Amino acid sequence: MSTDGLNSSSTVNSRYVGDRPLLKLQTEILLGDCLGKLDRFPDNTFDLIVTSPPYADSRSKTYGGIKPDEYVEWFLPITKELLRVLKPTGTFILNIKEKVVSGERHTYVLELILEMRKQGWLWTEEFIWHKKNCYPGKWPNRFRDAWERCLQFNKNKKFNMYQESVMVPMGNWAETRLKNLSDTDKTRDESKVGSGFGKNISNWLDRDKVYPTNVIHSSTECGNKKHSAAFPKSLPAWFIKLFTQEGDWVLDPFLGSGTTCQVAQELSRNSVGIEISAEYYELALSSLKPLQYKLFEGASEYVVPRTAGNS
Amino acid sequence: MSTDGLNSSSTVNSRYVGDRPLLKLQTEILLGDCLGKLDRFPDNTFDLIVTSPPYADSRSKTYGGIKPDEYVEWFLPITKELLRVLKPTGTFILNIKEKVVSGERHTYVLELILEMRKQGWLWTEEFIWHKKNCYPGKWPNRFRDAWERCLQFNKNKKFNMYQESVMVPMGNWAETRLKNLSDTDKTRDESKVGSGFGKNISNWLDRDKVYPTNVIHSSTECGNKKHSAAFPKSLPAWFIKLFTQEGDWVLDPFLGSGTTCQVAQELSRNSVGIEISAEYYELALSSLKPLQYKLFEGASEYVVPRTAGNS
DNA sequence: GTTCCGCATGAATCGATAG
DNA sequence: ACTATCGATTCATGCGGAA
Repeated sequence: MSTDGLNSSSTVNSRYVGDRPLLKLQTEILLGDCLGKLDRFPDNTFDLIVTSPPYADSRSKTYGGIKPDEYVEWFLPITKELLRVLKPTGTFILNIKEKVVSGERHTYVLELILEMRKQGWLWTEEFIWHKKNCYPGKWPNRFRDAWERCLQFNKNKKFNMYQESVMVPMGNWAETRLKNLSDTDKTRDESKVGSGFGKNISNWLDRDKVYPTNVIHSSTECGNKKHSAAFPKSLPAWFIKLFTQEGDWVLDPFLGSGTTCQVAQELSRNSVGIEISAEYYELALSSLKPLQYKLFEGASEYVVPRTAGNS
Repeated sequence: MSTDGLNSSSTVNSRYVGDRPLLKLQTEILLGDCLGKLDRFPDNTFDLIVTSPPYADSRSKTYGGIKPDEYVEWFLPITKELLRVLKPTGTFILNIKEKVVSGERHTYVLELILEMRKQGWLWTEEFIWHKKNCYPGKWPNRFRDAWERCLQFNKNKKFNMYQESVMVPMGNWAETRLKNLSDTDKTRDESKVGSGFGKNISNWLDRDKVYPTNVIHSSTECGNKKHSAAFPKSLPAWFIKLFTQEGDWVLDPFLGSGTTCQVAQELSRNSVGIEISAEYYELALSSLKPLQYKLFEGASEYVVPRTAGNS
């Protein structure tokens, strides 16, 4: 994969079954503008693009605070590049939400969908990310905003989807679902059934498979670190498992603190993350697991020290 | 189909406190096309319009199967009339969801929002109705659809909203408070489903309620859910309580089986429902409580018999 | 080593105040 | 008038320290 060396890092993880090498994985984090970094990638490179771009008027320090009225114009050149580098069987997941501007929901997301279809994207589906711990507050004309859109776009009607990977609750998956049962559910069950919420929980546990819907429950990870991730790991994890297999290539053009690449690495997917903010770039680097590091074209000193001390 | 006088019914419910009349409520169900029936209502009549219009290509018998590509064009004249009859402080709740057409989500809802704003509507908010009991099924490239949009439109930035009426128990309320109650207390509460919770728990409720978010669960309002996925009573009930007070006027221009009027009646709101299908019209009539019936322009025999046997 | 309580912290939004 | 900044509001979550 082409790199200019200076502002890129790569992690190669060689896995073995017995003593047979199974996968050679790569995690690449690039510092810079995603348009500038994307043009060196060939067409049809990635199996999944999953990203949470800066919302309008937020992250103003690092992204210059795109105004709502200019958001579509700003984003369309990027989606055009993403369309190019996505494989025909690949999927693009866009996590986004419209701002309230003078009492109204702004329409830039609606317009973006319409414009992206003109570029050739297919708007396959809209998942709802239900955020249980949304921002507090009270206003006379509005409730708290507890959901965001996860828009699914594709190049073709036929695309890769591995439903079994999220249907079969393995490991902490059942645990995650359990944990995300709403409290209103628990209270309702308690008051109506009278035997606590045991019945509801046992329904989840007894089932071998959990059939998901297009509503995803996940909490934003609360800030223990200096830079807390707005993107909880479970969200990209769900889409990565759903739309890729091990060894596939994942791209996040707005990497932020590195969540997508971190999850991709944990799930044995190759990944590329692009981040324009040096501060977030460093943070993303430090979140990678120190497995085995290899450099592409010199400049080792830029890469190796950053990965120490995190596991 | 729409004939004046013949196909309309009205219910007047006089409520008393002691022997003092408190509210004089009216439930009016009209058979006919909603455009034709709406033009006799004066401007600024209704406090709330809540409806679930026929989705594109569904209910083809009654609405001639509106094609997705023609949906916006079909709906815009109606929204223009709704804008006229809505009070300046009123709210329009539109429950709608886009169909999948050749593998893609159709864009008629997005286009509808943009066009309605050109008519003068403000797109204040988009509530998500999370349907936990959504249709079963499995497709190779799609999960079950478990949510619908409830779009909130207004005429002005200032509108009536009664947030306290839909407050919900606090998140950790079950763990911290209810835990210490005995099982007999809980089961005793179960029998008093009609008014929500039992007395002893309602004491706690008064102190520990919080405002809901813009994600509505079909379980928000516990009640008899005999009607399946179509339009559960809890959904219009939630919006009627949120945006109207007793004695206010509610309109559903696509009444269907009569849920909105039925709920409005139960919540002591005046209501008008319009339904073009004779079959659904009869169903809606029969769902009204047999309180006291009055006719507008004769033709009593069309109305009275239908309401017997339901309570 | 559990369980429990206190506390800081958010992809927010409104309304008022200031330039 | 129109934009920019600030204070007030509010609650689910996870952490650390305490019982």
